[in-house]
Amino acid sequence: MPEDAKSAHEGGRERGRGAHKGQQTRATILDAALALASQMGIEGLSIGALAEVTGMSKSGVFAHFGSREELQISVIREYHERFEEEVFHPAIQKPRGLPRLRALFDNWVAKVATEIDSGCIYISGAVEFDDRPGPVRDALAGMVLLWHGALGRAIRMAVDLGHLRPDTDPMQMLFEIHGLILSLHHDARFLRSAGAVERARVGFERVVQYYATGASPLPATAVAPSGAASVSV
Amino acid sequence: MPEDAKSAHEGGRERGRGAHKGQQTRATILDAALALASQMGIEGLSIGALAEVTGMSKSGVFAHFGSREELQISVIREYHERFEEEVFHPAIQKPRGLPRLRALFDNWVAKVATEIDSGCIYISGAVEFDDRPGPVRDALAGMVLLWHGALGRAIRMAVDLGHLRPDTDPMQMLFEIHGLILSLHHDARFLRSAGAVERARVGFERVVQYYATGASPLPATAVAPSGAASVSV
DNA sequence: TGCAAAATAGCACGACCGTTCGTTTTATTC
DNA sequence: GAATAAAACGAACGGTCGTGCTATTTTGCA
Repeated sequence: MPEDAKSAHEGGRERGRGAHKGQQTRATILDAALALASQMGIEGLSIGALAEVTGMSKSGVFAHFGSREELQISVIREYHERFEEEVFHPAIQKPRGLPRLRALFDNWVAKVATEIDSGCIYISGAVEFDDRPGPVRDALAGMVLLWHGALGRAIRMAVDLGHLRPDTDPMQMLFEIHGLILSLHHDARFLRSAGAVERARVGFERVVQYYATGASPLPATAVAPSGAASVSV
Repeated sequence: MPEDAKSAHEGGRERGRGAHKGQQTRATILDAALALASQMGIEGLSIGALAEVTGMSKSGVFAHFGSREELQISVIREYHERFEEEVFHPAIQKPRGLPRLRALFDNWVAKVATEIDSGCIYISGAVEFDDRPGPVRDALAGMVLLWHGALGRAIRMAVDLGHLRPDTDPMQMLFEIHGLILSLHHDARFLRSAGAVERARVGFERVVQYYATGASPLPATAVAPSGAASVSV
């Protein structure tokens, strides 16, 4: 996390504390690249289209990255940073356990819901590169695994704190939660069906309720600390 | 059966009827196209690559479909037929209710598991075309909706037969089950993590158990007819 | 203000793409 | 067999792509 100051940059000007305005236009390009990749996929990134959008020449854009592959990896890294900023960081300062896990999920849903018209690079990238080995896939998988690790830790904390049943399998719960997000992305973005966000939330509450109070082997002993009672269908 | 010339590919379907051998090579091309699309995505289909694989000229391949788009749609239709044959038909002759729903899911999982090295066109296509309107997207969405409809009907039957709680929201349950499949596809194919198939199965049992015995608002009244007891974590 | 260095433009190359068209080979029918 | 229709080929076109080059402009600093 060396993390030189990358701010939101909305307006495109005034950013990048260092000298050399190259960093500035690089950020502008990256911004456009993220938008383009969200719509057309990482593999759909084209330097020509990027040049047209940013109003520069192809070679001008090209020079900032040295290769298309490096551009793709840069886009992935940039997305990762924004993902951390929008989803992870706000949630990590909630109390450990279920509240934090819930915040992580809520922010995640919110991000995917926001991206209905732009697309989540983690999800589309996973499909694009599931059969395409190489540096891009490795970078993408690395970011996803990082995120999975964070979620796994949050779940494990909730177990340790007694918010979830002690026999909870964190990876299994993660598998199911991730499925809800993927289903949300599929229904909202591909099928354009309404109410997918609510379905994801309902599904999460159902999962949490199960792993908290435990429906099957044990009678309900542990108690959910926050209001996880009503499912509200 | 004429069939002397080729039979290069293992399953040489004689779907084209004896007449006019064009249908026969068309089927051969389509077979290769399905394999290619499974690996590279529907958008990654290229007539040139297809010509090389089948050992014909580009224009020869092209003539069978008239356009790349028509080729893509043909591939989707072919995949749909195989999906029906492998997943839907074997399951539909199981007894209505939970057994049939379970068979649908099991066959679905089996197909996706088989496709770990080739990829599910429904899933990859959904991501590729979620932002690309047109005939290809429409064809794809049509097939997916057909499949969703079949699953929804199976769930509703299970509710009507008392295998699932009467207040079950079929679309919500479908949303969750679909999420398990998507998570399976993601973990097995992109992350190459082992045990994803088992996680999907465990997740399904958990979902069924929930909607059968019901954990939340009502006390458990309905009884699951088949053994859905142990979750085995 | 001047100058080196960084940033960007312009141009061309080779590869691949889908598509068209005229020709040639192969299959079917009389 | 010949006559006819279907199928496959081969070359070419216009297009976009990523990527090397070499100029030219712009920027930051002494």
